[in-house]
Amino acid sequence: MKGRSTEEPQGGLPRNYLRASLLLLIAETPAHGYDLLEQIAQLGLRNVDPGGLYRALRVMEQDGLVASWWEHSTAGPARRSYKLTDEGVEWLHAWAGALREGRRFLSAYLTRYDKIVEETSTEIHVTENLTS
Amino acid sequence: MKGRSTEEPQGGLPRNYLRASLLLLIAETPAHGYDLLEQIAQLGLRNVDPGGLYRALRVMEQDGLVASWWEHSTAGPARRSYKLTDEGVEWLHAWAGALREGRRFLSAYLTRYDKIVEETSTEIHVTENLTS
DNA sequence: GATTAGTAAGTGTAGACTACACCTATCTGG
DNA sequence: CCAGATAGGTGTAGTCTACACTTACTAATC
Repeated sequence: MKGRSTEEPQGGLPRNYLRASLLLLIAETPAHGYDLLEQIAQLGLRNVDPGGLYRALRVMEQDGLVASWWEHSTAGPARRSYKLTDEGVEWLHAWAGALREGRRFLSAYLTRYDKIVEETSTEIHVTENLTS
Repeated sequence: MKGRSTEEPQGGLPRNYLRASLLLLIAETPAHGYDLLEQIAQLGLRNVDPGGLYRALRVMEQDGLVASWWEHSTAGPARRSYKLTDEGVEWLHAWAGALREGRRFLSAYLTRYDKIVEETSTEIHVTENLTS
């Protein structure tokens, strides 16, 4: 096996899950990157890559989905905070639609998967042969 | 906006959805590519790229997840049929786990999304185009 | 017997995302 | 003074996808 193995790291997540997650969190409350890095675990995401997160934010800004400003606040290093733009809101709605589709797909898939698991586990387990 | 737009083609689907779908269908019944191409719509997938499908099958074979043989059968062109290997079965189970995680993520996400939509829609602020 | 449509299986390639490794700067507490 | 937390970032290889395109055999029609 080269490269792809039986393991599944974050395999079941949809494309752009980072983007979508960040946009949702920012929609709830404007925030800065490090903050989002901690909040994002609430959505069930473990071991989120900080670099990827910051990068995603910058690209989202380039795409006009969020707007940022620096906060040289009370204590600690300066932070770049983000809020949604109108376009960002649109994107959020559009993707929520896509994600709903995605969930529908997953449910269809898993229902069907469960069915064959059930069936094959009641069999006396034959299935082998034809070798080659 | 460059490249990425508000549109969401198959955006909500998990990575490897093609691979996963094919493996499930083959697990149900061994089949050839063209057949799978037609069956796959049952899972809610529209406009599946035939090239991608055939390619996925070959790569899956290289990865040892499926085994193929030619059928120079009754009528029409020869067809290459596929069945799962033991490793393919493992992969299917492992990936089903990942997809279940994925669904959990989507549900968490959508619940949270729906909450903010509800909140912001009770404000005067119209916000039409909910969820599509 | 030539042409078209349907069945079947592919290749080439650019662009997008992810994952992992790595780097910089500021501030606080011991 | 310096370790660790806070904060933000770059480089890059590998992987997937989407779209466009090609080949071949068979059956029916003109």
